[in-house]
Amino acid sequence: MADAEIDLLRSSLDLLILKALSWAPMHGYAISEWIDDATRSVLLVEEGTLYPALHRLERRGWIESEWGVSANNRRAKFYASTAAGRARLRAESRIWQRNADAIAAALRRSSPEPA
Amino acid sequence: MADAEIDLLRSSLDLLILKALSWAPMHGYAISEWIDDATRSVLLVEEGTLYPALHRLERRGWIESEWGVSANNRRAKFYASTAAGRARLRAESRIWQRNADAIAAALRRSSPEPA
DNA sequence: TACTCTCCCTTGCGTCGCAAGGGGAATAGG
DNA sequence: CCTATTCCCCTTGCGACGCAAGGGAGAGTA
Repeated sequence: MADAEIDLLRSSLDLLILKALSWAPMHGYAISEWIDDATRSVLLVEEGTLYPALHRLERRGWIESEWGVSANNRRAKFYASTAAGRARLRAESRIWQRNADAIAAALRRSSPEPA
Repeated sequence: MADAEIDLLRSSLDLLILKALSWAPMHGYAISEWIDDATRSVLLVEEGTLYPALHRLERRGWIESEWGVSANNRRAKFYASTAAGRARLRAESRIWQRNADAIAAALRRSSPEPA
C-alpha cells in the first residue's frame, strides 16, 4: 500500500550508500545497518537490493572494493568512495534536496494558482 | 546523468496528480502543466508517463473520469478525485514528507554515528 | 554437534518512466 | 481556402531497479 518507501529508496539509495562511505570504507552489511539507523528505520534495504546496487556503483566508478576482515572477524568486502563518487555525492545530493523541496512545496500548495 | 529527477518523479507522481485534482476536476494536459509550474519545472511529466499514470489511478479507484470540453474548446477527459483518492492523498503525502525528511537528515549527517 | 549470526551472492518477477511513435479536432496565419 | 500549430488523447518496446526468495560459507556459542 505505502509504496512511497520503495520509490523514495529508488531515488536515494545511491546517495545514501555514497554518504555512508564518506567517512571511511565499509562493507555491505554495515552499510545497510547505517542506512537503517541514519533514517531511523524509514528505509530498510533488502540484501537483494543492496548488493546489486553496490556492484552498479562500482561498475560506474563511484566506489571501489577490496576484500578484508570485518570487526567480527568475518570475511567482508570493503567499499570505498572514489574521487568521482565524492563529487557525485556532493552534486547529486544538492539536486536531490532541491527537487524534494519542490515536490514538498507542490504538495503543500493551498491554491491551484502559482504563489 | 541526473537520474534523481526520474526516480523522485516515481515516488511522487501519483501524489502530485491527486494534489492537482484536490481543488477541481482537470484534464490530463492541464495536470501536466500544473505539475510543471507547481514544481517550478523541476519535474517534467512526459505524456507517455502521464496518461498511463492516470489510467492506473483510475483502475485503483483514486480518481474517476468523464469526457468533456476544455477551456480551449477541445475534447478532453476530465479527471476528478474520489473520496478514496482524497484519503490517499492525505495519508501518503504525510508519509512521503516524513520519509523525505529522514533521507534529507541522513544526507546531512556530519558523523557516521547516530545523533 | 548444532545453532545462530554475520557476510556475500543470484534469479525471476513486476512496476513504471521514457522514447518514439500514432491520431484527430480547433484555431491562427498566410 | 490551406497549412501549420496548438491542444489533447493514446500505445508499444525497452531498460532500470527493488523485492522475494532462494543459496552458500565461515565464526562464535552452547
